[in-house]
Amino acid sequence: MSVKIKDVAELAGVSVATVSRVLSNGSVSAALKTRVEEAVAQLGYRPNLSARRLRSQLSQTVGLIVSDVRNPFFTAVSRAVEDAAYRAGMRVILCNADEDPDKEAMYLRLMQEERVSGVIFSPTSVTAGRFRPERFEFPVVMIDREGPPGLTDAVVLDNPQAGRLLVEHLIARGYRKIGGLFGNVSTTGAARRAGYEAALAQHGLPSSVRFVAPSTEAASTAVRAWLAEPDWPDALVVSNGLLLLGAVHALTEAGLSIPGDMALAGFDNDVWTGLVGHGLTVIEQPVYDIGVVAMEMLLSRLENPSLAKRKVVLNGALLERASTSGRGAAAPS
Amino acid sequence: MSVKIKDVAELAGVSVATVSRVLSNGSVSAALKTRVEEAVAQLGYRPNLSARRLRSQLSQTVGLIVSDVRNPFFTAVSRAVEDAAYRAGMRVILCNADEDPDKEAMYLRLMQEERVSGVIFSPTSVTAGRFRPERFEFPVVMIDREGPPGLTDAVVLDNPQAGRLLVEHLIARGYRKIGGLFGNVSTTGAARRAGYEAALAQHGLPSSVRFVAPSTEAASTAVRAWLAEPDWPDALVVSNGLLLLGAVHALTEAGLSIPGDMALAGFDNDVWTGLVGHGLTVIEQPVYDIGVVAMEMLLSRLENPSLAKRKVVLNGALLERASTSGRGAAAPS
DNA sequence: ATGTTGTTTGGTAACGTTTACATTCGTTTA
DNA sequence: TAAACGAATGTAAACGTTACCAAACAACAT
Repeated sequence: MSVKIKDVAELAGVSVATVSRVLSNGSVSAALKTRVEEAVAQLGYRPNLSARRLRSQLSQTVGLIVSDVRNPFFTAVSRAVEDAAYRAGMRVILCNADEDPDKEAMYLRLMQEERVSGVIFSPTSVTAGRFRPERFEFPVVMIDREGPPGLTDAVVLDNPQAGRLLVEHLIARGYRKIGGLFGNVSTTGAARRAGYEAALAQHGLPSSVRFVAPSTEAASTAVRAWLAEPDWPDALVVSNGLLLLGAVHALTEAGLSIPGDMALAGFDNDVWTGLVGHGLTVIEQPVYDIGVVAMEMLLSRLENPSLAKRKVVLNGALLERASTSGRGAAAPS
Repeated sequence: MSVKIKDVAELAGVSVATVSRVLSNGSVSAALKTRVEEAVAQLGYRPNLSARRLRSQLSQTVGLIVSDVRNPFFTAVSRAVEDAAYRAGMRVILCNADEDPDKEAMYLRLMQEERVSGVIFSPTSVTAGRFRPERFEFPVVMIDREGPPGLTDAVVLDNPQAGRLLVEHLIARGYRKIGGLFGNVSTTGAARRAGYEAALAQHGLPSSVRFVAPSTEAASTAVRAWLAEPDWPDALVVSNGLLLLGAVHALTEAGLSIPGDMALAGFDNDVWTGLVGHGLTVIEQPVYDIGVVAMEMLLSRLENPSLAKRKVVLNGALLERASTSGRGAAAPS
């Protein structure tokens, strides 16, 4: 079929071992080296990575398991992981688990079959809760969401702090009845809620939260229901970009103005958040950095497996925009 | 290291061939089959895909080369390709070539090394123009953009028709000075422009086009420059979602209203297009279908390599929204 | 000269599968 | 009853690499 190392060896008049050494920068004389390289060029030889992987027991491949690449957060992370991986001479296998624990388990098995070097994983809370890293032969770095504390590396946003930041901002702008809409499937929603609650409690304000499935539709349904109730919040904190979009849909459908009828603040600086009205106030996550850092952590763990597990916590930036422009002067507390 | 077929064979008291046959549904008696399956379960055996690929000469892997997954069009296509691939028991290797012919060549080489079964590719016009399918050992399906006619399979939008559709729509709404903004790097921009020109010519109206690099920034710069000139168009047709966003940025920065000061129509029904003002008129592409069809074409080509090359042309749907609501009654032509 | 070292090179056994071929055994057919 | 067949199983040779080991050879110190 295609040209193999043996063909190159014959044309160059050397042994296959020598060709292999030329290809992997082993010690070989300059004369032979050029002869081999010419033969490679002439035949258009390309190494067979399956054979290489089998023999060397190095897959040079990492798995990336997210819920859905169509979520802009994961899109950006994926791109970052891929850039970093290719830079390190590695391949990425992308898996969309759709927030489904069964699919997550299935993909983890697949990663085992691929004998990947490692996995970068954003698990549902179900999987996160019962995750046993020792059952896998590869290291795992959690992203966005945490696994069991201390058992795997992780890179996450400072979610409680970010939740607090949004609430403090809303309070400073004069809002007092601040609702919260959170995803019910990941640890991220819970962590953001904790920050939200803490900030409200500190100011002696009541909280009012709803949990929904992680989809735009679920969020708009929930907000629609909320609006049908006698008294809704002045302002809403929404736990991620998908849900935020659902909230916007529900509000605009109902003919309500943002922030006139209800202020809105959320997570993820997706392109569209700048285009709603005069912009939505959001916490911008360092999406690309999250991917790059995750890949770096994985590589360093591969180099040094005995390292203590690390958790990298990154900070989000508050982008203040028109959706929280305030209701007159802030009332004195 | 990890458990291999030999271990399973020993535990079950059969030969490795029998184990292999159980795993690949070969003919083996029910008694042995269950004994093997028990051994597999007990040992937690997982096949080594590198070894399997090497021996069987089947990589069960396809390459997907796009410019950037962060472009929502390619995000959706990627997700579709991955779904279809996993359904067919195949893996996907995703490559971001950033509209760079050198990177494209590099990734095509990599695909060769991976011995992929096939590649789904959205090439720049440079690579498309000089692409020689016979130089690769795998079939290639072009998506979104066409390669040399008749040399590879392809699935594309009916771009000229879509361009025409937008122009006809604008004319019907009373616009007469209709400008066009197109990407300068793919065949897609050229094809959409052709439809745009044809429709204008048919109505005896003048055309006015600009070509820009495929980025939001390039588009907004171009539109800004355009606005600085003495007379700009009533309406703008914009060749894809990235550029459309740039146009929106330029117009809102300049404090112009859409469609009051300038109407806007474009391609790609990205989430944000519904949120600008009361919505942007766009051609919605069947993004998911494009990915699924591309994968299906690839699979059928793998089954039957001698099939004549096919080009599947899909239609876009015009979503009429407020950005082209018209300037009073249409003037009689 | 001779032994000692070090650096290139070649031969070949793995790596974990699949698969062509040989073997065995039970069943049918003349 | 023997010959002929077919199904189930085992044996061993690939697949294309890498890496271990030994051989060859040059350079150097004795």
